[in-house]
Amino acid sequence: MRVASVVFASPLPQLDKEFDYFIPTDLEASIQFGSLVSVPFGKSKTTKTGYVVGIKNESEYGSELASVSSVESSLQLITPEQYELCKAIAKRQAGLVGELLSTAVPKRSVRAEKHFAYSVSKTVNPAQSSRVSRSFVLPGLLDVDQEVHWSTLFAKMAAEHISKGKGVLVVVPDFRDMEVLERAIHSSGLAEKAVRISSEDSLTQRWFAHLRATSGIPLITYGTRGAIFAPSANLGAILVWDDGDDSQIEQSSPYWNTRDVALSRSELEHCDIVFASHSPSAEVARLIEIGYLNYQETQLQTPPVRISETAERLDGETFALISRTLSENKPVLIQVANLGYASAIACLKCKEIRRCSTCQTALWIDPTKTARCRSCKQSYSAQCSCGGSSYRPISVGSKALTDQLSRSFPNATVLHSSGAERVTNIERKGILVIATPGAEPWVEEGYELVVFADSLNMVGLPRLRALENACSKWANALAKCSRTGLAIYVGITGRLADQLRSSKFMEIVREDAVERMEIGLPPASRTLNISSANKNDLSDLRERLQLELPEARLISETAINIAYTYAIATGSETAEKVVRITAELSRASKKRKPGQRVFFVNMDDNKVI
DNA sequence: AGCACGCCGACT
DNA sequence: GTCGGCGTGCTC
Repeated sequence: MRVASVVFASPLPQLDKEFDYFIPTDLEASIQFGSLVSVPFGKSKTTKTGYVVGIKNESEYGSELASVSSVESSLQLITPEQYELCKAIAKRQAGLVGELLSTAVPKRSVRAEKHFAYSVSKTVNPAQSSRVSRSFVLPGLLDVDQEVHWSTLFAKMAAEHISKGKGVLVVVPDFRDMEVLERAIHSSGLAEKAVRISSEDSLTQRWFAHLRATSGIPLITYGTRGAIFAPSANLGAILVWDDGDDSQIEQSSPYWNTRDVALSRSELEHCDIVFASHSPSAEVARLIEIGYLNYQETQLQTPPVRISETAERLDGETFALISRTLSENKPVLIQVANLGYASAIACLKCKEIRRCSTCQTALWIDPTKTARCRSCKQSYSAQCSCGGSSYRPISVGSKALTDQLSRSFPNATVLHSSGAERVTNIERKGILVIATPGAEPWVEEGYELVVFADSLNMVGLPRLRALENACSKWANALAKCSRTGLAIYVGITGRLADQLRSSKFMEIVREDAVERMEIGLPPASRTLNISSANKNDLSDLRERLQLELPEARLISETAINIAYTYAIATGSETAEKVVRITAELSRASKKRKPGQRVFFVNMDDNKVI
């Protein structure tokens, strides 16, 4: 009898391996790689479902095998390429294949499957061309320049691969970029060849899209970060828009990010890879620096820039410019770093910064004017523990500025836009938009005036990536400027001001990255962050890591976490050691509830420093 | 999920 | 020396 290797989409470490089962002869015809099967498991009376990831003549397992109970779906629900990718990423991120399977294969909808009309074509992939191109493209900065717009470039590249019978994978940060990309795909006449993988679609839609993507026909598979794991027949290229955006990082274990998965996948499937953004991430800057990525600049038309060196948020001249532009019935955009009314508050009576009583995180005033903890979301009354009932805002947020400017410009339409509002576009007239980074609405022909009200605060943050992140946020908002528009940075001086005058984001980020690399910080290295609720477990871990990972550099330590940097080249050995050590210590740990993790391992934490 | 195994304390 | 309670590990 033939043997099937089965994997389970489970986050339990004990189940993170392949289990072999006999295939009853009557089921053999309905089982292929990627089929979903039910199998007996342990002493349980109910069966477990898992994917077939191998069919062989015999098993290496020492004792007697059980048999597959039934076939749930004989379609190829996961491709061999997807499985190899999951294994590679799990290994590198010190995580489990089981955790990634649910990203690679969405939740099943039996109804959608019944109506699935595509015949599965088992096309034999043509011989791989040995020439693979890897590049970073800095597209036209202004969105109004359709010819050099990133979505136009992506649609062109996709069309080229499709015409050669190759599949294309496109990943963008969020729904706004999805809309833009979709428009470009549709106007290039590629809609029939495209399939969307989005967590915002219904279960049925997602499952149908997944089945279409596994059907063996080369397609343009596009979506948000999870789409990097999507099936794609005869993959010719992976296109990633804005790899440095925060939403390109998965926030749950094993904490992968689109860029690194895309790089692994392009190596595994020998396909082209293209990164594009208005301002590069430090990691992309490094890959260009070491010659891995080829840098392609499209001709740039940059808007005129004015630098206001005052520390004031809106100086007199900026204020006058806003007023004039609005009176000319043209749109104005103000980018503000923080959401809500205040990013922190100090009690007027005791002068202390108010903090959450459980986690000690500074409280902020959210868009509903409620004092709230940023990390555990709990709301607090206006009253401080000292009895004081009034506070002073530390940094004024987007809502406060919106209220303030509504009073200053009583005749203008003042609009607030943040991640919550989902304003994607506005009419072209005298509207004043106050937006948080990434939530700037699109307007035809672009804004006549773009003001970066918090420039100084953004670069002044005590974070490794402050400058890189600021550049990305500015560049993306600058893209919404009109051809005749003006951009104003408030509070910037010196060399950075000179570079910003000509929108030299590539140069700014490259210099910043090189400087960091010289002292061994990311992007020359990656950050390993391990957290644990138990102090003793964490100190045991610290000891073991000091012994067995002497090359890793301790960079931060608190009661609940410990962080190191490690050289990128040592990544796989580091991950292997971390897996072994945390597994041993988890087993030895006294205080632990069943099924609960002792350690949370993030092999690439870009927030900790 | 549910069973076997083994370590340890209580009792004969 | 034996019984049994329960925490731990394994399941192809």
